[in-house]
Amino acid sequence: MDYTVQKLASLAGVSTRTLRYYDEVGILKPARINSSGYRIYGQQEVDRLQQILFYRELGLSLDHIKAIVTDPNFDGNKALKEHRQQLIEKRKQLDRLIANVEKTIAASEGRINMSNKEKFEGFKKRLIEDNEKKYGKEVREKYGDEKVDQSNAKLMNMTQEQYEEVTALAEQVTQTLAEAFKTGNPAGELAQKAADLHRKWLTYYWKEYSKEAHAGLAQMYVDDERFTAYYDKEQPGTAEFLRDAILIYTGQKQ
Amino acid sequence: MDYTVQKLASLAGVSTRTLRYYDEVGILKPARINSSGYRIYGQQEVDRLQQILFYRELGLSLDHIKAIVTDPNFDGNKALKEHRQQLIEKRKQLDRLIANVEKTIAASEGRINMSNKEKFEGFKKRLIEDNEKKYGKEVREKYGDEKVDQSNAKLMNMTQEQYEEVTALAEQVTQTLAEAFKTGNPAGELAQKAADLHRKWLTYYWKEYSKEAHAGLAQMYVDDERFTAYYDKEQPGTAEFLRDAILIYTGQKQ
DNA sequence: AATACACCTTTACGCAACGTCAAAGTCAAC
DNA sequence: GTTGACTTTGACGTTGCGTAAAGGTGTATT
Repeated sequence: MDYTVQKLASLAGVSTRTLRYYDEVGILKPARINSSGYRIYGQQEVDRLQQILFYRELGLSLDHIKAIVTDPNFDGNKALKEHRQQLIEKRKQLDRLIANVEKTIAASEGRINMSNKEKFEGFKKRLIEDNEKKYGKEVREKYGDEKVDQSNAKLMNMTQEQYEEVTALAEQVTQTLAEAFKTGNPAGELAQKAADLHRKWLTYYWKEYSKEAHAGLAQMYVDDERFTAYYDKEQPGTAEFLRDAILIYTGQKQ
Repeated sequence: MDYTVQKLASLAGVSTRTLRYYDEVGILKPARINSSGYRIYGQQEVDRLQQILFYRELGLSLDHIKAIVTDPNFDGNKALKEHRQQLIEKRKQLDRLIANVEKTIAASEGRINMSNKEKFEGFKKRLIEDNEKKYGKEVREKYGDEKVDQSNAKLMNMTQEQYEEVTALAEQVTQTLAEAFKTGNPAGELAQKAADLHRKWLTYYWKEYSKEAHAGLAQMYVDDERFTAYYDKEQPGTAEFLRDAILIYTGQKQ
């Protein structure tokens, strides 16, 4: 049985390039070359190619395979055992690599959290700065530096969870206040609920709560146009309504 | 801080060739090139190299690393997760490879066993051939073709273990017989033990045992000079002694 | 006999990430 | 001015082929 490159290639399921390469590196030379320079393979070469491909599937290098198939005295079994050892080493290396990658991913996700945290820290800082810029001077004047610093410090010490809570609380205050405003009664249930929420909200910023300070802040919402503008932006009169509600809540007013 | 290639290389623990290569592929370009054409790296480049080497240790390709370190919007975490998946695939592949190699080694060692088996088969065949050549005709004449064929067939069906047993048994027969011969008494304990061992040995070859056939074989040991020569090779008279012992054992003689 | 088409040949670049010369220029010190 | 350490670019080698390109061969059909 004579085979040309392509015949042998399709028989063995490899490319003709592979056969030419195997010829080039001397691992499988054709039985003979015909008058036109064509490579002609015989049965022996078929068998040998099978052997080569078998070892190739096991991941041995062509150099090793060459040694095995060309030298009949070569201990193929020993070579296989060495190869196995190498593969096992490789797997160990791979395991270490995977472990490192996993660690990095974990750390990276930690880093993402951290970057979120940093973002959060940034938010808080900006919040304080804004507050300071907007109301700082007046508030400081009215309630003293210590109280304001305490408030800021308390804010800075909030966890992200607390920060989310206080943000949600602020939202609740706004909504409850808007509904209460519709009733027109600052002594009513809704208005008092809004006042209570406002107190709760306040405790996130103030180290200690007092009815007097709460009432004072309420009055400031009306006195300071910036506060007024903030609370009145949906419904004019809301700031005044909130002050009344708080004054009632704190017992300053009937 | 300015670094030339070698300074940066030794700082980072890579070769200068690596730095030049990184420049060539655009993954790490020097901060500037001085008037002599020397690459000059700055702090930024040091940091970036650290990053590159970090990802390199995790086994990412330079292409991937390039994408990660050059594009700040690139999702490095996603790349790492994909990389991890690839590594896991690779490990699976390796596992399969190792399993195949192990199987091959096992089969190869099985092949050694098989070649032992083949050798063993060869031994048995030769044993039968020898027997046939040496004693076949007479035995066949005396006991009939069927019995001999049965004996041979039985021998061929022996496992290697059985073969070893029968060989050991033959050795015991010879030794016990030699000791019994010294007593000079074919009716004695040792001689009868030898006769019994001989029977046991015989059952490995004969499909069925009969005292008559046993006695007949014993007589043949004396009649046929080839048998006689075999048993008498250590001590002349042993074949005759064995016959007497067997005849007593089988009850043909007192 | 011309043509088409499948097949064959050699030559050679490309791949990944550098290692390893080689030839030639630069810098600092003696 | 010379040495020695350093730099540059250029180019080949590594593994196992894939993928052209350019050109010759075999065979069947027209």
